[in-house]
Amino acid sequence: MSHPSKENIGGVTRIKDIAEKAGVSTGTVDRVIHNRGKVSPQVRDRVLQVISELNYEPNVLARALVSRRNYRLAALIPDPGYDEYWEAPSKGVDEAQEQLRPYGVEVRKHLFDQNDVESFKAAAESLSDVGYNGIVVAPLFYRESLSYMRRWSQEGIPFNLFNTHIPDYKPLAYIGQDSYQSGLLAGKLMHFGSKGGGTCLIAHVDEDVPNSSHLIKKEQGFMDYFQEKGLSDFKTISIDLKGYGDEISFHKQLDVTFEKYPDILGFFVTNSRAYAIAAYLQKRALKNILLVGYDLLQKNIAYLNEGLIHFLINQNPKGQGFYGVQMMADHLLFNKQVEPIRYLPLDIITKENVQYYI
Amino acid sequence: MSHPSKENIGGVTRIKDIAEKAGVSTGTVDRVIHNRGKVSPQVRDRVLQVISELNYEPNVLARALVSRRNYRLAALIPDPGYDEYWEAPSKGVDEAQEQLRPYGVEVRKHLFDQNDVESFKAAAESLSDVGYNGIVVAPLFYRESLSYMRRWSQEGIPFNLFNTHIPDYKPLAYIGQDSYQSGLLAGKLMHFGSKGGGTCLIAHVDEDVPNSSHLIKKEQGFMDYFQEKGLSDFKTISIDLKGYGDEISFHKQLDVTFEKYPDILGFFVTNSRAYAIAAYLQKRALKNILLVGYDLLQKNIAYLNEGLIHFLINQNPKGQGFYGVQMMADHLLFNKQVEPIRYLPLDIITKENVQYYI
DNA sequence: TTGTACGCGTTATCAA
DNA sequence: TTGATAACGCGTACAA
Repeated sequence: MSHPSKENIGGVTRIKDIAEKAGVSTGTVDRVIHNRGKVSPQVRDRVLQVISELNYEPNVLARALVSRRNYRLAALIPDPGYDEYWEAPSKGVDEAQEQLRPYGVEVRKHLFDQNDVESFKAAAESLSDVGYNGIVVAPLFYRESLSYMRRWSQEGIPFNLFNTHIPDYKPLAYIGQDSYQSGLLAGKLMHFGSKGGGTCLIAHVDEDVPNSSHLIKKEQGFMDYFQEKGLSDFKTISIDLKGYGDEISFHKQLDVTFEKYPDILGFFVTNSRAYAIAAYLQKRALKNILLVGYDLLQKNIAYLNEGLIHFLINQNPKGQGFYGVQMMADHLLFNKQVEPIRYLPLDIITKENVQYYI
Repeated sequence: MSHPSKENIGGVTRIKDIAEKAGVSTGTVDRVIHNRGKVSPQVRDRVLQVISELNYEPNVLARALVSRRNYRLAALIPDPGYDEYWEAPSKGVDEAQEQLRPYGVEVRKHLFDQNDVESFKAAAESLSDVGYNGIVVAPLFYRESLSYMRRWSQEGIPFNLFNTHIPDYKPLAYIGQDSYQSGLLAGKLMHFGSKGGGTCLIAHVDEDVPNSSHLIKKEQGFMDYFQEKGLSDFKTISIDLKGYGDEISFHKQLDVTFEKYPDILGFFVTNSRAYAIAAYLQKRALKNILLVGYDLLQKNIAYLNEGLIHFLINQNPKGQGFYGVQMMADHLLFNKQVEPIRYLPLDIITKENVQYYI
């Protein structure tokens, strides 16, 4: 046992300790650790042996400090200016960026208008010049997203998906919600709050349902809840409502719906526009209609507090942005194995606990 | 404008940049930053000026790397061996410790038996010799906790409280649940799931209620929900049940209760023992009794999945441990201002979303 | 009161 | 195939 120069204080083993014990220099140890070759097999084995003996863990701080490498990440997400919903994911991205800055991570946001395919294409196109090391994207437009995902795959740029899952070209990870399960949950809440049977309306407000797989999954989950429980006195009907911006015509559609189904028990709104239905119920002074929707938009929260919306299902949108970036960093910087699918909790929000989620 | 030696690459300002611009040495800048004195006022002002101009942010990594300081934290929490509930906070502490280890943080757990005041005192006593830099404690025993908190205050050791709030000797922060609000929430769930009025039982299972302020707050919140809404056909009755371990006597108590209140609508169990009531309901084949409780214990989850427990309110116990440690580190290491009260979300758990919380 | 120089653990370069 | 050494940004002991 020789104790030359500096002692290993604190019990954490360093490269230096390994080098010493293996009778080589730190350079050699480094080459072994990073498989850079140029090490004789015997020495290599000896070093590996010592490494596992001392169960060495590299010091992330020192590593990040010395590697002047910069990682440029792109966040391809809808512009919060067009839809309040996207403020939260955007904030999540910012927070992750903040936390990872000391590690040389820089995230640039490329925003698009979620109602304009062309703006998505333009934003996606603009990524190519920069040479990003990783991409985090909310692939709202299925077909267009596909083609860019193929391109990124070919270029070898890893990308994370969130909000909408498109598994075709394997993303590094999907972060988001289990749409089907959230439908089931909505069914449960509706059932739990009902005094008896009736018609449950699944309302798609201003959506292109056939092209939105997640809406279909939500619907399916909701229907299956009642089916699996054999609740035959509950009917589930899917309706499309268009143009919620024009109150008069929108309310007219709902009037017609109420005439058609006199025993309406409640609405399950499959996107964040529950407030549009709530406004109608308020105007027509309809009581005892259950209303379950998604997302903590200010308007939704207002109606939640007034008691017109009973439950909102929350998908932790901020977390989606945050983990989208963080998991990319885990992959690029820290060589961590990332889970291919990370479902975020389906939070049940009501008037009495909403304050803790905003 | 002179550009000697190294250029500032990447746009992040370093101490060296400040020194250069202010025409002093890095040592002086360092003394200014850390208020070590021994700097002439003029120079000090000039340096501060430059710092704010360049809005300098210290590099946490380099700082942690160079400061060989070790921070010893103590976690004074109940032994998970006696109560499964405490596994989660314990894990949270471990995770925070793991994350902060590169920064020289070491957390030592001092466990006590939550049913034995003496073991708490012994554990708390054992902290004193070590000389901890910070303490994270779940102060289950009010009076005894008070005396230790006073001692720590006098010794100048910062401490964080979680699970139970005792504001008398100002803790650095309280992390946990808003008991009153969780009672309100339980009331809402019970009301929402009821088909009509009846008696709601607030069940304290094996608890010393008078000495547990958080139980009283839960009860109060639950009662206030019905009171504030003017729901006069709902009666709320508080009952104490003892000895859930002895099934026969425990079930007998419940038999008596059901005789006394024939119109029982449901139970609100104020601690994590909802499973004890669920077992009774199952044995007696009682249907349509609502059951709302706390905490994701395995037994609770099992009954949740069987449909006997309808909702569990979750206080993110892992988060309590995690943030308890993290906020202490924010205070000690990173000089961050920590919020004095951090309420964790009141998660509503049901069969359909429980999978995302475990 | 101020400046210089070394070290923290890791990586990368260069000479041997 | 190896080893010595200079960085990375910051803190600090010590010299001036």
